[in-house]
Amino acid sequence: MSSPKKAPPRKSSRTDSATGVVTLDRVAQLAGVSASTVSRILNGTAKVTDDKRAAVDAAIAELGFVPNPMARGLAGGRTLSIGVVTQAIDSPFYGGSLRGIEDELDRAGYSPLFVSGHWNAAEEARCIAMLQARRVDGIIVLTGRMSDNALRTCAKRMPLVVTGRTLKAKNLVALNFNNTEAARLATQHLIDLGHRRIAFIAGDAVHPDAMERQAGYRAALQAAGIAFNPELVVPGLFTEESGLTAVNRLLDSRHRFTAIFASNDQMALGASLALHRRGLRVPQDVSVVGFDDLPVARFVVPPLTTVQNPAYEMGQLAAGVMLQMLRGEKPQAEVPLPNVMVRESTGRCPRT
Amino acid sequence: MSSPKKAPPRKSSRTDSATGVVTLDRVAQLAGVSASTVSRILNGTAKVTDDKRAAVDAAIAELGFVPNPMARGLAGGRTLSIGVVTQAIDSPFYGGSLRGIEDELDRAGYSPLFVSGHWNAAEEARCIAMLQARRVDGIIVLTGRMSDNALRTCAKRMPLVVTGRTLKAKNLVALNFNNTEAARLATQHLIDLGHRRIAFIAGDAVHPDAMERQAGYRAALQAAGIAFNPELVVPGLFTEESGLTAVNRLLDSRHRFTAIFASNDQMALGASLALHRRGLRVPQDVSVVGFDDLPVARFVVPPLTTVQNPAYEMGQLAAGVMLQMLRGEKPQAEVPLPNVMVRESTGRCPRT
DNA sequence: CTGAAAGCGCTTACAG
DNA sequence: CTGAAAGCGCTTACAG
Repeated sequence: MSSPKKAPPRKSSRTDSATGVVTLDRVAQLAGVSASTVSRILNGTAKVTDDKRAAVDAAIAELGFVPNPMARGLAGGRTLSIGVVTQAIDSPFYGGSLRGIEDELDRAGYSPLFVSGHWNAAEEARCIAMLQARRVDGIIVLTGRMSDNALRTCAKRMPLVVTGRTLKAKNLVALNFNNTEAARLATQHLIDLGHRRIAFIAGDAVHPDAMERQAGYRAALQAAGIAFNPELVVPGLFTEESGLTAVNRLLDSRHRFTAIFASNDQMALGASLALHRRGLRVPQDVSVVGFDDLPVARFVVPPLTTVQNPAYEMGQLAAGVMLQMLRGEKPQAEVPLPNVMVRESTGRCPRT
Repeated sequence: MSSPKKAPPRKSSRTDSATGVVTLDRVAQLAGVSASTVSRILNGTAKVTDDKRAAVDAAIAELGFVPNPMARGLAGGRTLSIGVVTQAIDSPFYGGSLRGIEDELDRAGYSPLFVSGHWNAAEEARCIAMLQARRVDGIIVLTGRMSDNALRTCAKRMPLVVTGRTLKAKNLVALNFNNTEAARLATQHLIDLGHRRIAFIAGDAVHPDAMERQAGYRAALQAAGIAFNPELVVPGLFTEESGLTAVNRLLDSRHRFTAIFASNDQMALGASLALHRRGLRVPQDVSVVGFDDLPVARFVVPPLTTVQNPAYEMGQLAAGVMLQMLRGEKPQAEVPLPNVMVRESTGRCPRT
């Protein structure tokens, strides 16, 4: 017995069959089949006779076996997880989309991995690298600031769904809500109420959405034969604070207006507060319309007229399309149409 | 050569050194060291001579190597990820906590894994099972409805931090904001303004928070010698809608009151809207104070007086404590004190 | 239909 | 200080 022997297998403390961790091997032992068979049943990869299946199901139930996703991912190349690049995990607007994604993935047995890009292309790129390292099966990018090309490159490695863009590439589907049309409708609503001096609070210009919304505003004016007045357009940053500042500037400029269209609800709230502070009533003195239809819009005083941005549905749609791609199906999606929610912050133009 | 030979190693298509995936082995090869050494450098597990370290660093940079977290988790037992059980991924209140957790974990190289329990003990339990299957290094539970015992059991398997509870156990730290004191302060603010008929909109009774806030309300009344009037207490569900309904009931009951303390901001918004609908002005006719200080509270009309619930800080704190536990340090945390944010929804009691 | 075996990309005792 | 080897818990060709 002097011949060199292999070292005995390391006694793992974590997987000692005496301790808690239930592995697939233990299930196989208890059921009296091979690990391969258990794996096949778990994944529905091959036909298995009914009696073996029954034995395995019983063993799984008895042991309370839950497959280890990490081992699965490492071995099988699929992790059943989808990376989601959001901009801020606590954004009131994207919140709805996150829930839509979560709900849709959940019913297919996938889990979302949420990361925040903070509106910064470099950070988004880091997020994506991290998600790829975690071997997610696909990535959903909610708008963000990466270049279209960076996105295309990313799509070469795994399926990609991106919102807030128009963009075509293999392995990549872009879902874009029609911001221009939505903004046109919102403006048209004001025009229908007799308003002609309609101020516009723009969004942060680095976002394509912001430009699209401004285009919709101008399109509505033009169709109604109202001259575009650049003095009535003030910049904003999509925050409440910036909406407030914008209205103060507008008021200080002394250009007359009877209505305001803010590029998003948060700025519309700031705008309403600024009007209130200056003693102007909404909608008697000035009508206000927002964009997004945040959950809170229905409950502010007065309830905000706004155009619905179907965040939840877009999230669901993005996840659904991702699932289709993963199944090898040809992805197809119908983006919801814009819809103006008329509430109490808009009224007929005063002296018209 | 007729002796049985081992089958040749399977030619993996994914890891073929010609394809994209950069593994630790490739780094080791390029640097001319063993995989163990690369691993040690990555993890700082042992001393390595400077020249080897330099070679490895260079190889990592050249190849753009990113370690595979799944392999790491499987082999090493640590995943550098922390499960976070939130109730709704899009909750306006928990949003701040999620960001706090994210920020705090990020600087330590950990990633959060967010899952939603939807205020349902069974779903929370499923979330936790899933997180354990993913081998997270620890779990943070934001309030939720699991029993203290279920939580204690969970803490036996891995470090646990839970908010919104008072609870002691090994391997588990509970972080509780002083809801009672906060509610007392909010009510006291109203009393200081001369109000004596103060209505209270309760929160969902299944939440301990809700009961604590009610206790604080009563404590303030008692200290001021104001008799508690159960007619002025109406139930709510922590939603805007329920706040609205509550005020309608209050108004219909014809019991007089000059101020309302709502158990959270969302209900305070609904309450304000109900008052507005009935032609009552805030704060001239009725003062309103909320609880939470949601981001939007500063921007509604009129800006809402409320008591700050430091969601972001609590998130940071929870993550910080988790990190301490993971490092084997004795966890210690200082929960922020309540703070009333006086804004414009409260004013002196009318005819007092 | 089913099992044995190799491999996924790492970490970590073990033995210099 | 460093390498060879075994192992983490699965999946999947391969060979019946």
